Amino acid sequence: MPRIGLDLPTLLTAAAEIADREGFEAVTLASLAQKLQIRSPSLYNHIAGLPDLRRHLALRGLATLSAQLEQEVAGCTGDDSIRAFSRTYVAFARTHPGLYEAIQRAPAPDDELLQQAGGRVLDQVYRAMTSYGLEGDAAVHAVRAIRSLLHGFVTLERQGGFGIPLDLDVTFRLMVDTFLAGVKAMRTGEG
Amino acid sequence: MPRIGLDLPTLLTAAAEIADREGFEAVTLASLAQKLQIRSPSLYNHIAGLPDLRRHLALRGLATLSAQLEQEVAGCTGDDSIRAFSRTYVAFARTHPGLYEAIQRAPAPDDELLQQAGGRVLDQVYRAMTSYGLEGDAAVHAVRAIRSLLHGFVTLERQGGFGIPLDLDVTFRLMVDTFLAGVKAMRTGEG
DNA sequence: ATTATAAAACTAATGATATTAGTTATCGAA
DNA sequence: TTCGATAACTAATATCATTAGTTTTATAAT
Repeated sequence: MPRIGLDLPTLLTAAAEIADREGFEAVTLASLAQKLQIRSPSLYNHIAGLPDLRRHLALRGLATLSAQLEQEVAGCTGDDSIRAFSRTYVAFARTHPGLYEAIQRAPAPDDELLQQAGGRVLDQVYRAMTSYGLEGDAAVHAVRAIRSLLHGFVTLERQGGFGIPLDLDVTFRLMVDTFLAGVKAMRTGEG
Repeated sequence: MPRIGLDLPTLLTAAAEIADREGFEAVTLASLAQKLQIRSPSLYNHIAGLPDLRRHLALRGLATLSAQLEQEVAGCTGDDSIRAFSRTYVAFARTHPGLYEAIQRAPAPDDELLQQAGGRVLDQVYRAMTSYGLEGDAAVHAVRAIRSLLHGFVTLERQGGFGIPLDLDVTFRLMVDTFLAGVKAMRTGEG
């Protein structure tokens, strides 16, 4: 019975690798145990079960994402802050599709830590939006819109929803610019 | 061994009910069999297995959605056709969350029927976009953008991703209008 | 009306999964 | 050196999906 010296971070790294390579659904206690060369009940020494494992993956995903946002968006202002946020967000989802899905599948209510981690990402969007000149309800609506746009794009792209062979990066840039142009138009229209 | 007289449409209606009430994942052969008062192996007389059942749900979802779009968008022109499309799309996703998820989860490539059914929905967006005055690559980009926007909104809304208590219908209308304003701005900017 | 066939339901059995209970051995600290 | 926490284990159970093989019921053909 050789003790393998497994700890939670190592376990999560392995799980994240499965998720990003084979998809979120491929992360099972069986597949993870096999990858780690242990029997699946042994996993319960580190996690409480499959739901708990998925929660940990979501937390790791949110931490990674907000760290990258922090790094890339800092220092940008105006349009650039929205563009930088969008670029980083999509890049994360493309690089870590499994972790990205883990974030989406995590049931946030009731979960203090998960709420906080999600909040840190949201704060980044709000900051970008404020630096862009939007406040109050307008900012809330705008944040919802950009989140919808980015999440929808990322999801459709990954599931192959965009069949036509026309460069997706072009679509993406155009899409964000259209959003920015729309916000400007709406703002001058109201002011 | 009383023959229950089950047929595929009835089976699918029951499955769709489970999906829309308890979520896509709650549709298992076990839960469906229980609802239909038969043993789960008996389901194989009507479907080829769980993947096939899910595929049928996706087909039913796409048929329902495109029928509703057909009805609601017909006759609209310009901004209104985009607005009507968006409204109908979101209404469908809200009324049939399970079917909506079935559509998203269906792996389309290789599947002739599924491709066609999806194509019918896509055609509606293109028609709306053309009636809006966009053609060629611009139309493709615009279709991708509106799809991203709507799918993202619908998904985030259903998973409770919009925490703040600010009317989501307002966000939705504003979001679509912002998109329209953006497209106009980009168009005049280029022309 | 009788019979033959197709198929709709069944039981039984298999393999994968998560999970729990209980066991053993190992590491680290007293 | 010993003791206790714990990381790994085995064994067992419950829930799935799925396959094989059986029975019975409609329905169509004679």
